[in-house]
Amino acid sequence: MSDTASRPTLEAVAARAGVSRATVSRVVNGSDGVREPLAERVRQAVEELGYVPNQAARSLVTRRHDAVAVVIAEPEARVFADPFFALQLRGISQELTAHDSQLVLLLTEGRGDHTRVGRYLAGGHVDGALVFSLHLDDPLPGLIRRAGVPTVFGGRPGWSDDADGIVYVDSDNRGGAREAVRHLVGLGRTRVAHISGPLDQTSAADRLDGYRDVMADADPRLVAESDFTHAGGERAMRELLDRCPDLDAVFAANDLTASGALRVLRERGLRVPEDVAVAGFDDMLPVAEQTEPPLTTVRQDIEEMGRLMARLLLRGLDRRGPGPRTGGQDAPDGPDGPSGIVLPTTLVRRASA
Amino acid sequence: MSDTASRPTLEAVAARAGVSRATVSRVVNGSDGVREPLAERVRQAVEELGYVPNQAARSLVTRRHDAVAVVIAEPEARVFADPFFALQLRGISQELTAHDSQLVLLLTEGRGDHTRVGRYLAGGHVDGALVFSLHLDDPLPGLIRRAGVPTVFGGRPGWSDDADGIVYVDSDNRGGAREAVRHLVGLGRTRVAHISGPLDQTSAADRLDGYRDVMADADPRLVAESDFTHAGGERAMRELLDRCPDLDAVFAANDLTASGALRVLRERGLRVPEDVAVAGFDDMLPVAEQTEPPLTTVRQDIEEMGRLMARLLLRGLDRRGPGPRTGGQDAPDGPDGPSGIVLPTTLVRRASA
DNA sequence: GTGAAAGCGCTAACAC
DNA sequence: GTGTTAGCGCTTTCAC
Repeated sequence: MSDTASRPTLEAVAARAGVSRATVSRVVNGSDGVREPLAERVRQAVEELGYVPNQAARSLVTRRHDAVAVVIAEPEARVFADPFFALQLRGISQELTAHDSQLVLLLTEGRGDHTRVGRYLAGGHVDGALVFSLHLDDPLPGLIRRAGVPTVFGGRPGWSDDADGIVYVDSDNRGGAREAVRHLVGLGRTRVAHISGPLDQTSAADRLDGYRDVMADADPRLVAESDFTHAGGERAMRELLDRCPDLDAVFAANDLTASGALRVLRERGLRVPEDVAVAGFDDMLPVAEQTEPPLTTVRQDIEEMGRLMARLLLRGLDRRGPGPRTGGQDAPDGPDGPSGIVLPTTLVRRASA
Repeated sequence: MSDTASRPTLEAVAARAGVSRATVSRVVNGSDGVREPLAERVRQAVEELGYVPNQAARSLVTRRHDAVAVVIAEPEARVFADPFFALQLRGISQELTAHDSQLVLLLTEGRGDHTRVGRYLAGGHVDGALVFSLHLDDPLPGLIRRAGVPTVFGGRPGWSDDADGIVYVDSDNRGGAREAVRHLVGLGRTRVAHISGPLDQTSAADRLDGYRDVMADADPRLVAESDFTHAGGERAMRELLDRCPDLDAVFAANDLTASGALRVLRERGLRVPEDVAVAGFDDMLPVAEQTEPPLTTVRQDIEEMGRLMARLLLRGLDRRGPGPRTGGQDAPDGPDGPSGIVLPTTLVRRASA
């Protein structure tokens, strides 16, 4: 109802304030070196005209975008049943906001999408990328490397070759798993089973390793691979009970899986924790606190993981500054081998074990 | 490791192909009118150089951004416990992707963020916006209106004045609620309680209205306001049982709330559905299928809602085309009153009622 | 059909 | 300190 045409430009503000475009630009960008009486006049003109800088024009010259891509490469529906994803986004969003950066969300479903994402990243729309949920055979890392976009990975990437300069943030999956299994063993359990996640993801593989660290020579039939979902947890639990009716504890790779296991145990008339003790991983509150009984689980601070990833990326970006790509390793942290930050986990005891 | 400097420009491609920049631009943008031998040469040069257009430069002249903002204004943690949010994003993402548009996610936490979002939208970074989770007193609609950005709202907005040209997509909350309550009544229940959502959201208010449509002269103590969370559902259920120990059915405003109610009922030794029948709303599978017993609930197709919103917005954008703002109502659907699309709901019967 | 040239709105040297 | 100027990479008239 108000403006008839396009938004005011720097030029307009300059005219109104009776100064040059450069001066307005300086004031708007907070660069000091504009004397007070003038600066105030400019600020006023900006206010009166409702001036907002045109980001496209600015990006064109600065080569900065104040935007970061978040790539979630999860073809399975899993992401959408698990609050995991939302929590990470929240952490990331908080950090980016504090840094005046925008969050561009790239969700991929299936292989075709990868080239789209690759093209987008290569297109120089964003200053950096945060990438999640990689599977071992994922083509994305290659595309990203070629795109030359500074990137921080969520979770330890699964490939080892060509990993120089890769930066990632992960939870101590192995250590956390070890702690959970030790806790079960400490309860006097000897037939501890494990329902793993999809083993082409490092988080799942690492948790399995943690389990094995403690149960070194356990019956291999005590391990069932699953997929981090509730339904998958049910399936795996049935399998395990059929194979090993004498199991007395289960360590599930995440809380959703654990909740599936709980349901099957109840179905079969087994009491938790009396007959079978159960532990999960994540401490996803809406899941872990609401199972019957509430779940003993390994807490990881998902939101903090998100924040940390963003912080790491932004720090790297600030260091290298804008301007043309430097070529070579474009990880924000320099070319000295893969550098990962591993966040600690803590065991949360509830009624299930 | 490959490129030493910045990415190739149109100029570079033109040089390589031995044509002018204009011609390359035409080929790249699929505008016909370039003869075949030439066009092919250009395509080859593009390929060889790995040319990707610079979006900032393009936007500067076209005033299109091929990006849409998704604003989720939910200060409460609720969004992060409920898969709702993820599902909508997925629907939106699919549709935007198909339209070669990017998704810029704007999460707000608390009031301070609103001005940030307003500024961003006003900044002309995006072609349009999809806005969710508005509460009655939300300042965002005003900001958006002033920003003049084409917008589609998710859920019926709560204000009525100045609502011309507003476009929204909603579920048939009232009708769905009515159906659920009728179902409970059809089961022979006479003391049907309702746990509502926060009544400053139209979805909650509409579901309450639907309940009242059927239970016109029910005891007002059979209604408790809650907040769409599991914990809130527990609290409200306790309240209701204390007030009306003789209730024989509960219609909860969403599945999460219903799951809280179920837990309290179990706690109190009441059998579901024998003593108390329970119905929810949403049909959020990870919740509704995993409660004990599984939940009878009203299904709404969240993902489709997201897709529809995106489609509506993009259609509007295509119609009005790029270029400077037209002024006045900037809703994509013309200035003829608020136009809403209301999606149907369906009752899903499971064991709880 | 194709090329030349004029900006889109902004920042960053460089003068003054 | 402040203004002048030259582009950033692209699209788009307008000639040819």
